[in-house]
Parts: sequence; structure tokens; C-alpha cells
Amino acid sequence: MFEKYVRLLKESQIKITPQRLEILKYLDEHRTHPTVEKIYSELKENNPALSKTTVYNSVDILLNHGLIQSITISGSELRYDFKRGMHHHFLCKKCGEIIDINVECPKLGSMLECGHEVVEVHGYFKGICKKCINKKKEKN
Amino acid sequence: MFEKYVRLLKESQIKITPQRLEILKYLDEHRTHPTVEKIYSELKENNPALSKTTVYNSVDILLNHGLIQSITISGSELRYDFKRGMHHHFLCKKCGEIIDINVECPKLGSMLECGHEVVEVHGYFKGICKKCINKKKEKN
DNA sequence: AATAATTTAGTAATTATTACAAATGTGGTT
DNA sequence: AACCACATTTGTAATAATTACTAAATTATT
Repeated sequence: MFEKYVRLLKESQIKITPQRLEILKYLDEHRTHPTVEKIYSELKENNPALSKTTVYNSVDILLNHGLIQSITISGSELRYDFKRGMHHHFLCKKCGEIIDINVECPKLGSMLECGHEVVEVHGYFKGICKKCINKKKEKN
Repeated sequence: MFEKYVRLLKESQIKITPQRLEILKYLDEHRTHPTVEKIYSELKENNPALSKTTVYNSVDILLNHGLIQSITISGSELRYDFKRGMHHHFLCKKCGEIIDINVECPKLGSMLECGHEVVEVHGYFKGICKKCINKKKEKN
């Protein structure tokens, strides 16, 4: 059930707690780029004692050890995403959904040679998503 | 002095007010990606009556008309940037500075053909900037 | 099982942003 | 130039997201 996450935490030398396991598992199984609020309210259902502070603390430590990444696309709040291969994000301004975009930029290498030490790369696109475009068409 | 900004506001059919002119001018002349707080405290020096709400309102309307863009790279607060050719941003995790990165991704066109209607494109890089790397070297 | 250090929960404090209403300023008209 | 309808500015209050802090509980180790 949790072996995968126990292993990930051990590899990163992070102390194992049920809360961290649940949060990491939640992010792995829900690639919806949730906010702290969302993670908190979802996990609180099975663990009513859960504290929001714990969610903040946990995502912080998972983030610092590179097990998850933070997404700043929406401006008003941070969102989190289980770390896997590089991908970008599209924010629909109509429905608010954040959709994964899988592309690789061939120029990326040269971008990285700017003299700065680049650790993170984020591509954010914004506009109207496919679904919302189709909804609009149906109405007409 | 303000002709350029008067023209820009007129073209966008935004009502001209001294506050909007000052804010637009400030963003044009200070490409430092300032926060609302920064814009407010800087402009308050010459206009003590300035209200922070006005800065929020003004950047909102300038944003909605495409005269400026918002940057969500730092997560905790929105930053603003006078609109010009496309460029990306690098956030130094040490000194917090946000540096412009001028690159064009040749794959961008194909990225845009994902079925979604793409309106905005943002590239965010994070790491340690040139200056901070050199500072570290000097210490050793 | 005992221990030392870390983490959790819960509340309070802080920061960024939005909501609101009265006072003022804008652009167009006479 | 004065008038007017409407939009904007101020200033304060409210909300939302995050951080600070401390006692109680839990973790990994002895």
C-alpha cells in the first residue's frame, strides 16, 4: 500500500510519518495540481485530526527534497505536483483547470547556458482549454 | 513626459488618470518586476495620498488591456512587467532577483497546437544567478 | 521499554489581496 | 468655462493564503 512512498521518503532521508505518506500518496494518485486547501480537506475525511499546518510542513519538506514540485501558475495560491519527467502546464482561464502539456523544447539546452545555475524549469501556458472551447461552440 | 503613456492608455480606451500614468511609467522605466507593495511605496514618495487599492485597481486594468503582464514566478505575491517582446524569467533562489531571459523556443508553434487556445506563454527558470555564484567563489 | 530529537495539532499572527462606500476626478456636452 | 453622468480614488474592513509558535504526541534508535 505505502511501500513505494516509504521507500521514497527513506531514500530522501525524511522521517516517515503517516501524514507524509498520505500526502505523498495523494499527490501521486491525483495529478490535479491541488492546493494545500484541497489536499487538507480531502485527507481530513479519513483523518479528522489532520492539521492544515501539517500539510504545509509536509509539502515544504517534500518540496525541499525534490519529491514534489510547486506550481505558481495561478498566482493566488501555490499548487503541488508529484515529481516525474519534465512537463509544462496549461491554465484555463474559464474553468480554472490546470492541464499537463508534454513537450520538450530543443532550445532548452542553450537556454540553460546563460551563466546562471538553472535548477528548475517551468513552462506555463494560459488561455481557454479544449473543453471550454467546445462548450462555447455548442451554445451557438 | 507622459505623452507615451497617454497614447497607450488612449489606444486601449482606458480612462486617463495621473495614477495610471505614474504606474505605467514606473513599470516601463523599472524592469525589475516589482510587486504591488514596491510600486506603491515608490510612488507614494511623490504622491503621499496614493492608495494601495488604486495600485491594485490600476495594475488590474492595465493587465486586462494587455499593457502589462503579471508574473507568478515567486509564488507568494504577484509581480508586474511592462509588456514588450516575449521573454522569460529567471528567479535566483539566493538573492531573490528576477532576471530577464531572452530566448525563443522553436518548438513553441507546435506547443500551441495542442487544441487549447493559448493566450499567454510564460517560461520560468529558477536556480542561482551568475552574481551569487561569483560571490560564493570569492569566499572560497 | 527508555530516550532524544522531530513532528503534529491547534491557535495566533502576518502578508497579499479583495470588497465596499463615500469623496473626488474624468471626459464629453452646453 | 461650468455642468453632468459615470468611473476612479481613498481609506477602511474583510478575506484568503501562509507562517510562527508551543505543548503534546510520535519517530528512530539505544
